[in-house]
Amino acid sequence: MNEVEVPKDYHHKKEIKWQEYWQKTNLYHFNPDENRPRYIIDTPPPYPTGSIHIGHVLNWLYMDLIARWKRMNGYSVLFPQGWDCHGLPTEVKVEEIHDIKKNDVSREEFRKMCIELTSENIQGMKTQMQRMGYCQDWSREYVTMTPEYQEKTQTSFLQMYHDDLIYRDVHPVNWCPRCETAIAFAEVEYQENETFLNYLEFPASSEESGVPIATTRPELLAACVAVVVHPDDERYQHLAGKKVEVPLFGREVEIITDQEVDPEFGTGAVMICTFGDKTDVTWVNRYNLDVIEAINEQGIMQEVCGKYCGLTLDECKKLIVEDLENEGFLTKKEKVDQNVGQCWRCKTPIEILVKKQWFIAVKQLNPQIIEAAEGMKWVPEHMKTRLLNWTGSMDWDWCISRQRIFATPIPVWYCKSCGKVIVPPKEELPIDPTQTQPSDPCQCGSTDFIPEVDVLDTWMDSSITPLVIAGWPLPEYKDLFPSNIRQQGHDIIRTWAFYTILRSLALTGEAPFENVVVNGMVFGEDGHKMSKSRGNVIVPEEVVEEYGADALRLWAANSVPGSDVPFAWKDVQHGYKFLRKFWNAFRFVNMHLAGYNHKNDNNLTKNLKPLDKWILSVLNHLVGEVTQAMEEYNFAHARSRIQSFIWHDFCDEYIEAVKYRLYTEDEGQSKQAALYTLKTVISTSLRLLSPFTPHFTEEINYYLQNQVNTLSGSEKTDDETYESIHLEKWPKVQEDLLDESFEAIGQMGVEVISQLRRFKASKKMPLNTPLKKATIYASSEDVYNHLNLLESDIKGTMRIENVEITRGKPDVREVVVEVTPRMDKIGPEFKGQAPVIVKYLKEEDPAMIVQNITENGYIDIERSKVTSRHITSRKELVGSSGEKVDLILMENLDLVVELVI
RNA sequence: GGGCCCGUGGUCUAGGGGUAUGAUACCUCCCUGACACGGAGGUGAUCACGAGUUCGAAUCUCGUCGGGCCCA
Repeated sequence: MNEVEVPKDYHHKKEIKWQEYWQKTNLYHFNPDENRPRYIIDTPPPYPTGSIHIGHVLNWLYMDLIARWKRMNGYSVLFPQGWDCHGLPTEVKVEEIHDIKKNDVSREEFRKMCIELTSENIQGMKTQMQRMGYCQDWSREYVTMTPEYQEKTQTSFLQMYHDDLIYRDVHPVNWCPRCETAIAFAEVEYQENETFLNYLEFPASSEESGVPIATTRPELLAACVAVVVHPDDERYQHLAGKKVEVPLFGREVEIITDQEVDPEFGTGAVMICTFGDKTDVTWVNRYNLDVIEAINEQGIMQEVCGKYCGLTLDECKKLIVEDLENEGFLTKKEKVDQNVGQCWRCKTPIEILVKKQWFIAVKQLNPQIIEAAEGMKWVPEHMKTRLLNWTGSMDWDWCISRQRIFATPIPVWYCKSCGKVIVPPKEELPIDPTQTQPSDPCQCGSTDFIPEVDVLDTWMDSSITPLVIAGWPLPEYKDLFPSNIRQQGHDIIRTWAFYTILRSLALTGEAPFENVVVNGMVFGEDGHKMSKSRGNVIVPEEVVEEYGADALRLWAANSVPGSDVPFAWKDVQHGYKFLRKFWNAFRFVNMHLAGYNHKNDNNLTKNLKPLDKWILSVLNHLVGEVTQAMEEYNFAHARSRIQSFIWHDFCDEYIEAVKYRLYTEDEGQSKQAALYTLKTVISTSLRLLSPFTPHFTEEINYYLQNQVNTLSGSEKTDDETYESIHLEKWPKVQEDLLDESFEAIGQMGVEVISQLRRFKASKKMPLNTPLKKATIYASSEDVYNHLNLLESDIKGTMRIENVEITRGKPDVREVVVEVTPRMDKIGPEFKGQAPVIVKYLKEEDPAMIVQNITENGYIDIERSKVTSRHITSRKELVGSSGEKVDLILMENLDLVVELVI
């Protein structure tokens, strides 16, 4: 890329070239041996669906900004990337692609198909991420489906098992009686239909009266374990704690109370069964009720159902209803609408069965989790509350076993003769118990084992990422642990944050990260969360193709953690326009830089002109402000401040005002100072912008370096000698360039010039029209002195042949046309009198008010002394005398410009 | 139903006790020696609604309505 001439237009297609360059030069490689402070990002591993979405773009941009910014601040940054491979969607997709069901082929074969698909998907998403310019160190990529990763997951399982934090217990699962398999909530489809609500009379078991209950599932009567009513229900509250009899079965059950009962539905009394629906599960857990298994895996009634044993659910329901009717327990039947969960594939209504499952003892660790969460910095802070509230409302432990295939196997066998749980020594990991046998016989002497066929919840893989990236379980992991930061969307705080903190505490005793930055959701142009089902999805490639990754990054950067971000094409366009603006400004500067003598760099500072000092001071304030914004993760503020500085202060004001110094025959110090300033502003703001638009800034930096090298007689820049802007230091505030007084003076110059520009515009003159003469009348000495410093800038920029600056006022009359009360002064001073004063100031003649104040120093309003401090006024000029001149009044500076066209 | 958050010109947004920031869209003007893919100017908001605290509320408090995410 040996081009020297800067192209007229910025081409975002060049982004790819820089991406290749970064990969080729290993620019983002993390070297753990380096003797610099470390900064470690626990990058969330996405699920390899095959393509990243705009939500990823936002989330990863935050990480990328921080990674780049920290690098520029001298940190050795570890920004890894992993993939959370296991899960149901992939299994479903594989079945779709190969037109099979997972049980049609061997587990091994099915797993292979999943791995194959996942690998392809990862490749695609990796390419997309690199196309966005994200600066992960890809040499540290991790993939949860690999044996190496599964070894870590299984190691963590074993460790927690040995620490008694993992146990096996019964737990309800969704079950399809036809497929004879457990299914996930995601596989449950809900179908509206009509059924009968049966009103049953539960007789009293002792002296008290019975209770009428209403149920849609009388077939589960055999599994009834309690009756529940609302605590405030006056009909039943006196019955709480009493017993009633289950009709037909004659068992006694207790009447309990719970807020979740809807007193309006049915009779307001509900029977709790094992398990009619999800609420039953909640109640059984909450009140520690008995579990009665009434149906088996094929949906056949069990022995506890007495005479109904052996019937199907439907047959049982029919017969029970008949019997209830005959025995007089059934008082009423009414039609109700019902939402039935059914198997998404075969449409059979699902049942909730009780199965043996593996659990993590969450409740035991909760106090530590709360303490760890409190010790972290959350951005925004209120996201912590979400996690804490969740922690406080846990109803049961975390069930980590899944009845699936594509996941990390649970490394467990059961002894066939004594039932003992056998786990392998950790040296043998990773294992798949369905493929291998324990190396030693069971303590009971048996060598016959049953493998655990359940696999681990995907969160068991992805909740140890801060450990994995640090190298755990090798002891050296402590060097890179805990992570400094974790970022993720607010939709899954209750999973990732909770699980990761929990696992880290369980495995190491330490919290996994110090800072948590939570990003919002991305909404589509219709104002709703982007989702396929809504059809409002914009794919990143589409945007990148049209405007480039940097423009999309600028869109994403215009946001702050925690807030949702609407996508809008016009915002992306706006970012693109800004880059084009900067490009053109750079071209302009670059053109002139050919005449710059770099040896001057050091002695120029004392020859700087007022506007140079102004822009350099503003630039350094900007550096401070942007740095602070980055520290606060206020990316939107950082971006908008950089942008408005470059666009308005630099391009619109400064460049316009120094052109006359550049387009001159005189190669003297004024021109050199302007060039020095232009160069400094460009190179400093490039660095500020580089985390946001890494490609664009690299491109400009390349040409700039080329220019500088050419001028200093060095070799021209090529790939070998080019020094990436991303290896440069973040700018520091140069205190010696901060100058409040020149900021004010420059501001005055800018104001006077724009006022004159506006004047020309109002006269419909082209901007370069020369003016014959301008006389500027300044009332105050300060303004007068400052104007003298700015004289040549005003004259040169506005093309005025003759500029004269004088003290005093021109021969015109000023009339006060409006008085505005200053509430911030009047309020605190006059308190209750304020409304009266405000009313007076607004209604009375402005000229009279100001005249009074001018003559007496104050005006008396209802015995309050109101002075010039309490008002602002607007004046107009009237009755210009004699000569044909135009007058401009600039009130805040108290000056008047008299113009001869 | 519960927890947390949010309602500011047509749209998006800053601010968070002193009469509202910026962008976009729209309208008008100007082809100025980097950029018309640019520049200058203008129209447009009783800050969701109601009550309270206060001299003063978009801002604080309470309530109502609407929206978001998660959970039931």
